[in-house]
Amino acid sequence: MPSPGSACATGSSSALEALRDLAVVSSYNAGDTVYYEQIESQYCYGIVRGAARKVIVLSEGRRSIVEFLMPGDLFGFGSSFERLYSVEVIAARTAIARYACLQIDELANRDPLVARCIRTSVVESLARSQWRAVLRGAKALDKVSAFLVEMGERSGGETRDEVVLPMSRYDVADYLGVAVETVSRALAQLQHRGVISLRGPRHIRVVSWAALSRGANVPSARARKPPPRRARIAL
Amino acid sequence: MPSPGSACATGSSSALEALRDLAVVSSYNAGDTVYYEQIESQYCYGIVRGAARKVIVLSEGRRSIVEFLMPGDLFGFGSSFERLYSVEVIAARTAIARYACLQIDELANRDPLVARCIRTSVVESLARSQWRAVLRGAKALDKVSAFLVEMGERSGGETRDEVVLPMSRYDVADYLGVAVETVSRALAQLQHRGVISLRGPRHIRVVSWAALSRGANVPSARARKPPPRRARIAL
DNA sequence: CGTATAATTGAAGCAGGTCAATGTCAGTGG
DNA sequence: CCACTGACATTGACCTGCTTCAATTATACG
Repeated sequence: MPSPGSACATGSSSALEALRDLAVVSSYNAGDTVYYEQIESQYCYGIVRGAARKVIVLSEGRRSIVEFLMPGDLFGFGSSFERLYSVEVIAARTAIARYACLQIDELANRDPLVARCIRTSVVESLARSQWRAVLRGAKALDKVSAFLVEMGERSGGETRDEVVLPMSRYDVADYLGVAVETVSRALAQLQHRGVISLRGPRHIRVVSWAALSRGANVPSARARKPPPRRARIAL
Repeated sequence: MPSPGSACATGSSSALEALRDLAVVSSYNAGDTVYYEQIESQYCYGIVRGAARKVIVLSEGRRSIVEFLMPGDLFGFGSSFERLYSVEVIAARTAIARYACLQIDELANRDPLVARCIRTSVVESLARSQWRAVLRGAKALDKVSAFLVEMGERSGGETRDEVVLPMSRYDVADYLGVAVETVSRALAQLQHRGVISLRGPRHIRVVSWAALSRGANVPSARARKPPPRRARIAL
């Protein structure tokens, strides 16, 4: 299947401009909640700048982070399950666009290009989610390695070797399904092995992407051709 | 957001009939491979009858099952990651429809209803995948409980209390990211607690769905309003 | 500058992985 | 018809890696 999406990045279509016109962009600070679980809503959203986490708190008190949302990601636009989760802003000065679902839907029905953009965004989200499913069975060190690789790809943009994590260790732990201490120890061990270098708690210098990917058991295809970069809607 | 998809089930649209006309349905036996990882392909697929597994084998030899595919599920139609996985048939007498991606894409561009059906299918797949992500941090017993609930919803159709698993314990283990022995022990314990009753290795009678769901930490919303049932394309 | 939160590190217990043995069943061939 | 084979399944015993608990240090923010 030919990689679509590139059409999304080039915002030259009049329809995509129409999409942009539908957006209401708001500013948030770290800790703000975009929406609470279970709340019915007619809106869907897209991250413009900053970062957020999609969160669920289970009956027993355990917290689980379903995904981190980065610039270009769409969310809140599907299925009844979707609203089981809360979305909370992580980074300061985060900008999030809000769309009316009905308008989006109507626009999608009118313009195949928009429909395709949404499809692409969801498919990518699915691909990421399924890839993480692969890591279910992995050891903690490999999970953390894989996480760093993912963050490098998503936030870094360029293949620079400095990865800045917008989220806390607790967030990472709840994302990977391990204890905070385990995350800490894994990072310490990676540093001890010379794979990474911690310049600060959330500022990581990757010495060897190869070693990271090896630990993450990243299949070669993914390691070589990293992302269908920013195939999501550019807002 | 209003639950779409019901439109998909009612195959009264001429466009959906056109979709059906694009399909080439083939028959498979257990163990057959629909496609191998890494193979480029211009086709996407839909399960008509039976069951399959989407599989990846990692460098270390560990095998991971990304998802089980049941009647109505679409697969193979997106993103370059998709083709990292193989799809293998589980059940005997499995029928799978094959579509040409380009034709599907063109049809989707022409008919918003078709586009929406695909979008819905992917969104549902995403919802399931993300829900499983929630189970990352759960204990083995809860994972198995959640698995049984999922299978009850997806294969059962009716809320009958007999769940027939089309897959082996090994498949379940690789799906949940635990050892085969752990799956076996969890099932034994559930039976010992009187929650289920094993009529045969793959034939489970559920005595108490409530107890199962409780163990699975299923949020009440999901427990009450189980599935946007069969919202996928009915072939 | 001081307090709350985040992060790291150590020590101990246990859930689940690993290894090994046994049981069950379907298919195959003598 | 029965022995043989190989895949699947269950159960027990042991051991490892992760969680948990606890204490200390670092970082961010008023």
